Amino acid sequence: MKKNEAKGAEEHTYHIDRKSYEPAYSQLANLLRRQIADGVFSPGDRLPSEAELRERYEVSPMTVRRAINTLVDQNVVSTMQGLGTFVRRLDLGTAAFHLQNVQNLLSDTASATVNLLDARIVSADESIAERLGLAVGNNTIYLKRLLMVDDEPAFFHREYLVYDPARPIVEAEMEATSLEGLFDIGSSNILKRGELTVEAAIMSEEEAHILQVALPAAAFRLEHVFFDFDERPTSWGWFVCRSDRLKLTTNVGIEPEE
Amino acid sequence: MKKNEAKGAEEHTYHIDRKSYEPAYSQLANLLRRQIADGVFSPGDRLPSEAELRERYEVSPMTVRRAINTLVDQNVVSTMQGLGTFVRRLDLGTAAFHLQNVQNLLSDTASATVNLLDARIVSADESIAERLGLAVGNNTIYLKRLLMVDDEPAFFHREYLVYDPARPIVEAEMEATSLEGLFDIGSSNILKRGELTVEAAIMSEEEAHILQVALPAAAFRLEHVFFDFDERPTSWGWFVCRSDRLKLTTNVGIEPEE
DNA sequence: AAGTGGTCTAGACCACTAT
DNA sequence: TAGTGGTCTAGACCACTTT
Repeated sequence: MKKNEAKGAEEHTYHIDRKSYEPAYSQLANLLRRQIADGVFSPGDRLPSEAELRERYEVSPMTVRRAINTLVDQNVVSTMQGLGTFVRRLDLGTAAFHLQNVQNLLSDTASATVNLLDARIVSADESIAERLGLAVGNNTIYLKRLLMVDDEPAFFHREYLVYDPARPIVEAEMEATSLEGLFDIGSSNILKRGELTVEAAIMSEEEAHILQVALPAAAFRLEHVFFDFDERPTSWGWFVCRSDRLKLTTNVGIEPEE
Repeated sequence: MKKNEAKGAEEHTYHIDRKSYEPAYSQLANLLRRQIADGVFSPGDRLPSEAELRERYEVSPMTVRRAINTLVDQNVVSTMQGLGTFVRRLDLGTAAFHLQNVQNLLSDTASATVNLLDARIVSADESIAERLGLAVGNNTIYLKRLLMVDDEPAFFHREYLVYDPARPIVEAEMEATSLEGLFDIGSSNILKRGELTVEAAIMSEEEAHILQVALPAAAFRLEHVFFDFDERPTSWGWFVCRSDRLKLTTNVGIEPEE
């Protein structure tokens, strides 16, 4: 059985190197994860107790605990007080899709540029007023941007900003014609938090035209509302992404190395 | 200025209650996050040093460190060795969408049921063979499931499983007609990890018919490949979700409480 | 009662950054 | 040199679970 071969062959390679630059807690976490990946411990199995691990690898209690906590954070094991630490089964529910991946993807292609297509004052209609907590007819700043990757349109962005002389102006927002500015939204330091939703949508005729795709076309729609430190909505907008230019990917379960 | 009012009024409410059931490190993390939310510390500001916090709140170094690490994990602050701990600015790149939210959503509606629409042996075509690491013509188990919520179709699932007498059979997979079975995929304990991708797509005619929506319709497509502990692909499949029944939501930035 | 994980202490030493 | 975060120790005490 392949599993047992691996178990026997590599049993003596699980150790902590105190001369390494990698911290002991990290080495221990990786070591345990590798043992699980190798089948030494299977889903449902109990790991050695913290006292055993402390003795076997000659580290202090806090170091063992930190290693275990790392594995808990990675959904590799779960702990039950009074019972022990157990290897988790594969579970789709632990999956998470990180926007950072998208950002890295775009940053890697050095050819990503942002064009400001439109910027003007518009009067809030009902939906804008509702999202931004304004009265209908109040002024807002409307921005429309197009992000190009490799000279091809990838996604575009619409945004409505509160326009109120009594509030600090979000000038940095209007100058956000760089990729960094689009993601590092709060460069003005007045925004506290945001609410995000992603949905699948059919592109409108205008969207398809700007992004140069044929209808009907599917798109990701990432909507955002940002709030300032007084909890007032300050920005409402959404990204529309060509589905052929964007895939969200992630892994779940036991990865060989982190 | 509203910010300063809050700052003055609540300054004396930031303290740690040693009689509380909430651990000190957690209280300290929440306390600091609340101060940031209240504007006591703004994005870019340096937090008090760990030595100061240790003295001010009368806790040990490890307790301070754990509180700080908690905030680092929550993307609230970032640390720089030799410099200090700084409040992070709002950053879209820190956002993550968790499938757990979807699972909870479906679990809450007690009326979610899974119907097995089809289950049979099919011969692997080129794309199936490639994904499952098989030769064209090898046998696979084909499953088709429909998940209903409130007596309405919400999404459906296709899956191809390796069918090989030499491998442990994934019997649990075939019996997965419960919601739990769909998400807690590895109930047979033979699956180690999975690769997931989400994309926006246009429904096929068959998909639209099964899910009872009019064409053209947008849909989330969640594709998965699962590997066993010998790193062999074992399951390839995908979920197709009605976009009006599924939205991925998340928050980013400084939340008032965790 | 024995064994488990969970919290916390009061330091030590190190690596890094600034002046 | 002084101050910062990063790691690690060697225990203590507690809460919980099983025998």
